Amino acid sequence: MTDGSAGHRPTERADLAAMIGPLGKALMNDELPILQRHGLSMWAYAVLSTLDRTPLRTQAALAQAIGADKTRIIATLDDLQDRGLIQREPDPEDRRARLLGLTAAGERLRDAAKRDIQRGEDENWLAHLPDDERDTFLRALATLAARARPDRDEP
Amino acid sequence: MTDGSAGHRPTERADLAAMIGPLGKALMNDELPILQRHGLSMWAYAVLSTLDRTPLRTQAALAQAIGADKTRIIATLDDLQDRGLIQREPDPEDRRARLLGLTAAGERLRDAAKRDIQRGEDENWLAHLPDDERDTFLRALATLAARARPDRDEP
DNA sequence: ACAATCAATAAGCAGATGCATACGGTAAGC
DNA sequence: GCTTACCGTATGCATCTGCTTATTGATTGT
Repeated sequence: MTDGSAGHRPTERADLAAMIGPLGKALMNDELPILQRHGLSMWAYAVLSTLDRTPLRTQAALAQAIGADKTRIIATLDDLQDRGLIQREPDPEDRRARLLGLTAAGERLRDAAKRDIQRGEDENWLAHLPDDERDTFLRALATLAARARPDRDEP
Repeated sequence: MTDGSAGHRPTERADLAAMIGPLGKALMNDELPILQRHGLSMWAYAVLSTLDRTPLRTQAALAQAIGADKTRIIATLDDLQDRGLIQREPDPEDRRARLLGLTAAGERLRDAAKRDIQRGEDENWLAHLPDDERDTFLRALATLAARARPDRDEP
């Protein structure tokens, strides 16, 4: 009686973290060369994605939204601004803060990068799910991801 | 007309990586205190989980299975061996390699940790999915995770 | 006006990670 | 026997991450 039939049944499923962790790493590895082709770092792409069309009022809010340290995204923002991809000007109503938003060029680049990334994800990953699982998987994943956003405290 | 109704529709869904990455991080953060309570690091737990009951013949194979550098798991293996949680002896048929396996104590500790971890995952994450999405999500996730395992080259 | 507060920025530190090199012990081919 | 290749191990390096402290300019409350 080693195990596996009638024991204490230690494992019905693998740990979520044990599945999602490596999966995330693999997705990042797929994504990296695509982003490089567009001249973007992972953080830069996270900034462009978050700054979608809704401008943020402070850099600290942006940093928190992408789960980064606020002192670490400054160089990324400098670069994006120098390249004309983001707007970043002092808020006239509170000149301590910097209003952040995408420029038209930033939006174009973001859309192009996102299109390439999602095409890769579709082909390399989602295409290997049965048709009747794909939508449910994406819906459930979106639910859990919303719960994981660093800007809320688990209700 | 800001966005969202009739534009070029740049985003039907969020990037998989953008959802799975932060979700993995959140899961790790939940897991860390549980592992600490059992006296295990993340790598140590990965070792115990992988060494389940199927012994491996080389440390390099173990390192690859958990996606770690083979030179970096040595300290972890030393510690686990000192604590009597794993078996690690030279293969009599090829004394370069070390046969790796769990001891009974290692198996007990692994089961206890896994039980606590999965209970936390059930309560904090899976319980917030609709009943009819949960199983499908887990099945699809397992499919993708199997595809992400570092020991295979995408077929 | 003055003190306390806040945002952005700069700088530093401990730890982890990926990557590369080097060395001793072991095995296998010739 | 000798060369070559492989495993475990030790070590170093460049980078990234989370975290902390300090400075400067701007705002707010009293």
